[in-house]
Amino acid sequence: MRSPKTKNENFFEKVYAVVREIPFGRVTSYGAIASYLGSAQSARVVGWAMNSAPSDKKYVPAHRVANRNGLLTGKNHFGNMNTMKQLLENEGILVENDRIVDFKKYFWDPAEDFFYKNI
DNA sequence: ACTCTGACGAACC
DNA sequence: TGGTTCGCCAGAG
Repeated sequence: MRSPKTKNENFFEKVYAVVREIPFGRVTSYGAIASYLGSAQSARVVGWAMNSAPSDKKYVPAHRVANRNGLLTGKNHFGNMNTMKQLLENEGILVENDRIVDFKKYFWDPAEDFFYKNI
């Protein structure tokens, strides 16, 4: 029995699940998550899912998700403007001018994790 | 019930 | 090179 609604709930749920798997001290992008979930064009929806993340039962480390340029586009959605930056620096990630330094270096791809799990 | 708008990103002028 | 448009889903007015 799958109502049209069930499908959508799963998408949000999947997003949260992926975000929660981001290792400490690593970051990823909205697009990467969307792509991993099979909807490469739904990066925007991932961001929207993050907006509803706090209402999820479990904690979602939304601060580990930035846009594809490593820009902290969602920082305004944290209590304080410095909260997101603070959380990242707390994990050893440098943030300069609202941008993650060496974004590539800290970038974590969900697919990559899948790869290692299956070796 | 319909329209608008987002924490994105890629394709198109 | 840079602004605009579209796709995706859900929530708000």
